[in-house]
Amino acid sequence: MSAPDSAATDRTAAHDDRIRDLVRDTVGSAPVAPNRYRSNWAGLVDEGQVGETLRVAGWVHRRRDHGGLIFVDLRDRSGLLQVVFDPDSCGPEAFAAAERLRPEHVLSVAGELTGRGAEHVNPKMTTGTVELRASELQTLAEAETPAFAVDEDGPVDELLRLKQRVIDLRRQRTKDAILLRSRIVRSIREAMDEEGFLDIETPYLTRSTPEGARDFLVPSRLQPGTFYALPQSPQLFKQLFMVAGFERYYQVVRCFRDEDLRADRQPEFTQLDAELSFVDQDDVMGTFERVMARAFEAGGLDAVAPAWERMSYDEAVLRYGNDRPDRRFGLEIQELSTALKDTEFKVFAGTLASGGVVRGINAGGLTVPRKQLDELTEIAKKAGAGGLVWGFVEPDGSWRSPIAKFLTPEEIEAIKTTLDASPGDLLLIVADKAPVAANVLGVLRLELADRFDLREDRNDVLWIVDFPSFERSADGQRWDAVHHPFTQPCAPDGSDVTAEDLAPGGRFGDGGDPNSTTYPGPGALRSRAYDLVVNGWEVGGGSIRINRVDQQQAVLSLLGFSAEDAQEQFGFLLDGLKAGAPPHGGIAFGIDRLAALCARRDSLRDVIAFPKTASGGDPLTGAPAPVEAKQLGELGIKSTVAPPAA
RNA sequence: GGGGGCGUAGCUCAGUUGGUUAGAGCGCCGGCCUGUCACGCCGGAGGUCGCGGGUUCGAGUCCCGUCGCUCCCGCCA
Repeated sequence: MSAPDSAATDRTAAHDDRIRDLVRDTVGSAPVAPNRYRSNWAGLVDEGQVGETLRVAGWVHRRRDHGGLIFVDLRDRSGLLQVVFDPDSCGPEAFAAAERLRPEHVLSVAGELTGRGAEHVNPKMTTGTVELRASELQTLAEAETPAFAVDEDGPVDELLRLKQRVIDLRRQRTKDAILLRSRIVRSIREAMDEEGFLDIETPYLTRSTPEGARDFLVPSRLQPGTFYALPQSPQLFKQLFMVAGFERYYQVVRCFRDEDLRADRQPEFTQLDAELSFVDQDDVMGTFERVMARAFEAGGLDAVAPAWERMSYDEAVLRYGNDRPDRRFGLEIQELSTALKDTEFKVFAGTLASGGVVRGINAGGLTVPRKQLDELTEIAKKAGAGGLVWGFVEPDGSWRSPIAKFLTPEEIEAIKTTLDASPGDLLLIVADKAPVAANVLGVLRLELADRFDLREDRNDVLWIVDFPSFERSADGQRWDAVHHPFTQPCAPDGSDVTAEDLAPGGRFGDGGDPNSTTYPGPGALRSRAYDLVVNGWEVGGGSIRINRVDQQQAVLSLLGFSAEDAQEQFGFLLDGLKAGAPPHGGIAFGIDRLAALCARRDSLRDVIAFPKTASGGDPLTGAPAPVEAKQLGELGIKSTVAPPAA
């Protein structure tokens, strides 16, 4: 087990080095304007400047005191430079001051840049061929000993890292992730500017809209009893920009959702949000293939140049079990229903008779002991399956499986053929309703990839398209929008649908028969929506919007809004559409996720300067915190819960 | 709301079947050291074993509760 672990560690270290090299240029285009503190970036001096008198400023990264000679590695944003304090060149006063230096003290040093000589070169340091021979030292500030070492990237308790975020942000690995993020955002802004987008701001204090995630609410003082909501996205505002005629809008904008956190979910997160007019789906996707290719390049994420592959939602769910496939490993899901259509094995036959499916994956020659098979079965059950069928293909081609005796040799042969099974392969099979079988096998697929470290060391980028427009709500009583209610639906063949088609009794109106070609109901509608998936992460998504008010009203009606409710909650959008809206569409990308992908971090907290913990708190500031009764009074607010004891 | 993991020195961790005074590395403090770069050598300080309760002659270790962090499910148009 140690071999793959150390290989993964080596890959991580190599990638960290790569990022460090990439982000050095975040200062490169801005030379220091010489002043009393410094004349140069410490990490960017080179042999060409040997003999020059320079001044650098920064923090004491490390100090090596040899008694009569002191070495200080001085750190600024650009990197490290070794400074040598020798009484012969700096004099006794500066030398005494250098003896008092401690890690993280802040200093400004002047001296002559000298070559190190072959025997003293440090190849591990970017500036390892030179050093600054100090002639003058100013200690600008002293520092308390940090709670953990700035000069090491080793593990530190994350709560402590967040409480002492200033110290953590000085550490190479933490700092590089933030610098890489900045580099990515800069490349995006440059690309968006070149594509003709306008950066226009939208309000953070807005109104709450139903559906979607829970809103963060802000009580109004001037209008007691009413509340603003922080935006989950600027969706409707950017559509109004299109109505207004700005044609190409973008914003790097904070969005808010009051839901439980995950490693890949923060309550406030940043999106590249954009909208374009007079475009169709291909226009939007093409534009953002160019923009994202720039962002990936800036982030050091090697991906095949655009245009990226496209896959339908249905195909993704069938082959990978979800709509954000990770294709860096095999284990694709196969349909076995046809091969087993005449089986007499009750579990499979019963599932097929009730409209379910039998699907399986070939886990290949993985060595999975019985204990792990039991664990996989538990995982399958937790994901919704009634059970998990497993089978080993023996060297003679026969099948070893708890259900082998219930299947005919022909059926076993058909399964082996469909799953392309060879001796030694482990086959996993699930029989259930199609969505359940897809989900279970998708979960198992990812579990196997985690357990056996199956992912190839490459990046996989693809678009998912042809989403369904609507799906039954969890309680089965309503239709919910899969993307959002402003997404333009289309017929299964991609053609336009009218408001009449969506109305009760229309082709795609409520009450249709999914099996009918003339009256299939809302479930048959596709949407002009698209998601960008990278390495199994959804990093962006968007759609062509509805630009005609009758169609928008029909969709809202289908979703269960009365005309009055629709006007009350979305009147400003509907009125906007009445003002003459161009065909338009847009997209949004999660900047935090992009940065985490490029930096290869598992958690968004690593690419956010001041993130929240899993319980939504900020250990640095102590937010959220109780407020004075007076503040609540001014807002007309009374808490029903006592604040937690301090 | 539910399930799993973690919590011992400033940091990272070890701590056996419940048994004497709870250890290591790094860091910190003091001393020595003119070519180190994770400098080296010598010496020293530093502990509410997250918190509360219980079992026991005896608890870092076992039990119950609680807090915090973390991963996942639910949730996230």
